[in-house]
Amino acid sequence: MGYSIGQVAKKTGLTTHTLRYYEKEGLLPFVRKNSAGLRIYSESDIGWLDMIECLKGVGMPLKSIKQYIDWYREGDSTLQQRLDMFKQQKENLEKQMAVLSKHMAKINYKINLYTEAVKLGSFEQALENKELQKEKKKLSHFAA
Amino acid sequence: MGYSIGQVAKKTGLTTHTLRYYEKEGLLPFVRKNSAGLRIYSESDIGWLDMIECLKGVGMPLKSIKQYIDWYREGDSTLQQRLDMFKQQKENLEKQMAVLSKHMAKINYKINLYTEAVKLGSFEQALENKELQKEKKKLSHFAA
DNA sequence: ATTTTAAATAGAGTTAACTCAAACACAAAT
DNA sequence: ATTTGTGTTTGAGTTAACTCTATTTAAAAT
Repeated sequence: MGYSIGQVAKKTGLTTHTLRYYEKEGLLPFVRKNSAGLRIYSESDIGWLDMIECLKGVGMPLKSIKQYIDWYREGDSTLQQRLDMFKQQKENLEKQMAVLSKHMAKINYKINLYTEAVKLGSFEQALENKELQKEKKKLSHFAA
Repeated sequence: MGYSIGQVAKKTGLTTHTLRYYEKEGLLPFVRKNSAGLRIYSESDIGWLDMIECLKGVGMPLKSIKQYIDWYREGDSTLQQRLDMFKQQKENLEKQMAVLSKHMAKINYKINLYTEAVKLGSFEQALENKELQKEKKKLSHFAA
């Protein structure tokens, strides 16, 4: 019952260093230690790590993640703050996804352009392709 | 004809410091200077900045972006490398977007959970909601 | 019984990407 | 004529998030 730090490292893809670092930064305040002082991670600790990965993945700095964990520890008096935080992150995430879609369009254009360029052996000649010119126009400004 | 560094800073949201830093790092090798030594940015330089933002946005480090710019400067002998790079970035981007979708599902669950918790004034009671429990099960493991 | 392996702590070092400071230049505005 | 604003360079400083080192400890394998 419970995982060693090495097992958690394998499970999560983090290093043992990083796991101890997160703990030092206050992101894992629930991890227990056995009589020998070894960390024993519970399923719930794994759950917290999953949440941390999620929040990190949407761009939250570790400090803000710690803030959330501190709110959680404070109990029901911080429910509204936590809800607001998640709503904010949802907004951020939506913006991020919209930005990535735009990036995808640009990259798709570049792939088409370079595919043509490789075929013709010339970047300049690929730029003369009418279809590609049309496609490029849909991407606002954007040279190079 | 041409923008000052301050104008470009406003246009792009970068600082003048960052613009000079990018140049120092080799990301903007085409920027000209006038007789007084002042940088004059062309439309094409703005285009490069737009591309840099795109590549940065999909997670490429500045060093790799410089690599791409160096390939561009080498001319048609590097067309294949550049095509491969964009294909790679497209793959990365697709993975990233899939990851963000998962994060979005988790955050949506949290918003529902905390909305209920705020309504009831209790996190523990919100956890007892059957609908939320069903929703949570769809998110693989994931506690906290 | 000894060697290996996995863990612990404290604290130093690294990397990427800025960010700022100091000292100087020059053109436009008062 | 001088102040203001915007630019220049070099080089140092900052921040976040690790990442590593040294030393020590305890359990597991031979």
